[in-house]
Amino acid sequence: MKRAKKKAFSDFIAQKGLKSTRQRDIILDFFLSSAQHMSLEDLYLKLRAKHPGIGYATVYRTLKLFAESGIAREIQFGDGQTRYEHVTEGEHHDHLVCTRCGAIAEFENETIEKLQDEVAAAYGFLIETHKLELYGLCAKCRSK
Amino acid sequence: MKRAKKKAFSDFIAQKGLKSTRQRDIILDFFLSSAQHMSLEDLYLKLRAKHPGIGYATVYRTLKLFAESGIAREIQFGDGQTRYEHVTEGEHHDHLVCTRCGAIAEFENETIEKLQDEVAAAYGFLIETHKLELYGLCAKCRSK
DNA sequence: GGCAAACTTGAAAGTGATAATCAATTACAA
DNA sequence: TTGTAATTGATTATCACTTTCAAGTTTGCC
Repeated sequence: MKRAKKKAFSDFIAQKGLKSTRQRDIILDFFLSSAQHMSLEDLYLKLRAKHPGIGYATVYRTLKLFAESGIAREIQFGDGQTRYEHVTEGEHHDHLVCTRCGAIAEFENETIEKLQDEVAAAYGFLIETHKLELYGLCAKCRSK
Repeated sequence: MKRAKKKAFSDFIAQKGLKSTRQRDIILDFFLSSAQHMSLEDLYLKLRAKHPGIGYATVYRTLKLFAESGIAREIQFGDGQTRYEHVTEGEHHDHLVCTRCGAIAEFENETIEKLQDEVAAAYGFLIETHKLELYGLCAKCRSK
């Protein structure tokens, strides 16, 4: 899992004529072992605790590279923060976002995806990506 | 339609203890007869052509009021611009967004909505709103 | 109509997150 | 080792809002 992503990223780096650096290695390691849906700010602050020398701009640029290489995806939940999600090949999921506590759960539903394809077909539309988010109260917040 | 929304907005204004002004009337008229999914920038520039005296901040604040009153809704398609959609009571639709030309089409699908409810129920989640967008190429852009 | 209080307006300044700049540093092929 | 192209980190710029504030309007009340 982690191995595969490290390989995917180093392949990307090589193929683009970019370089392997200490900072990129550190940020990649950190990203791969961190939680889903961390924002740039989150990641930078936590990373800085262990590696004070790494600058904000470097983290920013490196996360963009992760997204470009396909091992991460940028997502927005409308709170003004770009978050980074781990991407596993061939897998797609959507989100349940708690508007009270901010918790994010993931789900997959093949039937919905199929219906989306039908809608697109009806419009002669070719889907590249989609975004489905359900906003509301999670079980914990509801019970309070 | 337009009548109903004007009434809805003036009721909102009255109920909130706000005032009826020339600017709000102009912006409301303009908004109600403009296209769906206009951004603040779009609306301001087009409006300014007819009414040079109206300031950006006023358009901004008034659109926020429209959203608060329920006659408009803010939506984001990931291009960094907040857009304003006309809201018709009891109606909900989702979007097809062309990544080439920016065209936006709307669709409704009750089966998808029902499946969303099922997903939410499985997680003990209470849906307040949802967001479903299909990104890709519209029929026109595909045929080129 | 005249007034005072409260709300609005428009211009300008402020914010917060993202993106670009640049001199100094580092990686890597030859 | 060396030349050169990429990278880094600090700083500055940008972008799209968002707020501030002095001057102008609206509205209820006499």
